[in-house]
Amino acid sequence: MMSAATNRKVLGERLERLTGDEAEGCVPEYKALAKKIVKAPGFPEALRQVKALADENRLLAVYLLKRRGELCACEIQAATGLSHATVSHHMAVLVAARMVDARREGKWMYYRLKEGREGAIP
Amino acid sequence: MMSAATNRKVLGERLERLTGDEAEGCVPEYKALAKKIVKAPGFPEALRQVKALADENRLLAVYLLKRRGELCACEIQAATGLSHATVSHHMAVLVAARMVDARREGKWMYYRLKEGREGAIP
DNA sequence: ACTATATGTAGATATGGGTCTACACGAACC
DNA sequence: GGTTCGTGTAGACCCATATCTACATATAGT
Repeated sequence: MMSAATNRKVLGERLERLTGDEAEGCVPEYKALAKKIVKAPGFPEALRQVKALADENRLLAVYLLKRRGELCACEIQAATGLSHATVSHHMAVLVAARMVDARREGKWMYYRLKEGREGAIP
Repeated sequence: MMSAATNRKVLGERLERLTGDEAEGCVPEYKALAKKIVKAPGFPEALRQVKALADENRLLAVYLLKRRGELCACEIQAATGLSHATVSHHMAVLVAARMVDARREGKWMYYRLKEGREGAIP
């Protein structure tokens, strides 16, 4: 790992070129910028969203919903070949990430894409 | 786990309502639809993309690049506080997912967002 | 009421992936 | 040429999480 002093020097030059500011203590400055981004309200929400989609079976479920509009849990189970417990878990993740709305009708749970979230689907 | 026969019956009714087709052997039909989606050319690409973004430090790096335009590896290291090895690994993942372009200049590696991929960033 | 069905929940397990240390490699500088 | 510096690679470690098997709950049908 490079020394902290060297790192500070290199980053100082970079930061100077970018911003024209003083190069003093630029490592904390980078950390501060990172902290600012991470603490922004949109960041945790966006992270949960992409994490929710970052699973093969969940992404498949989302594409199935996009195509069919609304599906019950057992249909997703049939499509994915997973156990019903795993499907329930995956759909809960998608609901928690506000990607999917769940609706109960008697014994059946129906899922559909949340309105206005199609843009988040690659 | 529910029996296959029961599942077939329920799914048959659902599929009948949706498509008006015969309900015979609908479980394989769901599996076939899933296979069609997964085997489509866009699916593995999309999955790699969301997986590349589904890490706190990688998403932070992407936002840093979005804001600063171009950064060298040691800047991302300073911002994230990770070891240089971990940063190298993360950036390789982003490059493999075609989210980031890498450019070597002497000792330094510069990274920037790939053109036209801002839309994929939540 | 009783049974079957559809789904949720809890706990156990296992696989994936994020992280680090250690080493390697090329480029710049003396 | 030797040294320092920035980065990549390899391997190990460890934690998050995807998955399953039970068990629980609620609804529908008889």
